[in-house]
Amino acid sequence: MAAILKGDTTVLPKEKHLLSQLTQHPMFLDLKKTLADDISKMESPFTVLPNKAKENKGLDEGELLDEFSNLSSLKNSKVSELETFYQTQSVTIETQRSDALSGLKVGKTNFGETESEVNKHFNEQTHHLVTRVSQSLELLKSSFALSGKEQKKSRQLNSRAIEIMSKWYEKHTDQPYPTEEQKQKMADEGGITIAQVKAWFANKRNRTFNTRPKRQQRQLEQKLNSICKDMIHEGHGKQYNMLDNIFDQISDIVQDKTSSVQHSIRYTAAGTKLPVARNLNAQYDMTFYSSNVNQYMNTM
DNA sequence: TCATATGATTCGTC
DNA sequence: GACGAATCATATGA
Repeated sequence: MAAILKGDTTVLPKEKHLLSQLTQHPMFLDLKKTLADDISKMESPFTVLPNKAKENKGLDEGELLDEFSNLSSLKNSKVSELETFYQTQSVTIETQRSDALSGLKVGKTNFGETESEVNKHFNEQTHHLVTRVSQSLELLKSSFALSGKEQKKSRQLNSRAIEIMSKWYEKHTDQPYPTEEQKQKMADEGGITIAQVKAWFANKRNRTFNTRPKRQQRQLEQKLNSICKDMIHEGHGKQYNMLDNIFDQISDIVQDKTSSVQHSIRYTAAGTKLPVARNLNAQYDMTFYSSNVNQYMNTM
């Protein structure tokens, strides 16, 4: 057919009779033009291959190209490498096919004596390549699925993002709560998601004991310690026993802060609601504690 | 192998 | 919905 389209006269003898009959047909010129137009519109050289090999398993050429197209948004280097490999090998096969078909005209080719034999050989090559590449692609895709699950946890954020967020945090330790716009800006500049920024700051505040409840706790502890020490120093004799009791409890809390036991302690602004410690050993009579400590605080 | 650091997730509270 | 606390899962270094 290629010879017919090109007007090539060097066709094999056994095809000459058929060709002669075809060229005499009144519709031949129209048919020739239609075929030439269709072929020129083909996007891929693979789609014009006769006897295209296609088995039940694996992708065909078009499906494989679609897969590459679908995965291109991932910008994964392995996929890119595989796609480049596929394209290079495809071009090599088609170049060899073209050379072999040209060689047929002068009677020298290692891939068959006829055009169909040559095409059959290179179709098999192409099919083999497509099978190999599609299998590799499937393996890559399954590794993505696996890494996607694993990525749920604990992958180090990039150093630029860490640097940006750390600098911001250091500048704002007194109020380490970025606005939505600031979070988005840090996410954009650091190349991470806003959710990662939020999680990073939540972790940072929590692990540096700089959340609102923990800051409040710290401030209250300092204040109470200061009050009690001052009052003991000043010798409020009649309240000494009570102060001694309170001071012991405050010391327990302050010392326990350094232990591995983490308390969930919440205060109101006025300090009326006192610690609800999760450590059973650190539970006190907070009603007593609260009412008396507040009396001292009010004297400040 | 264990301790520690860290990103992510879950759950409860406001 | 944001935040805090707790917890999980993984990486890393001693």
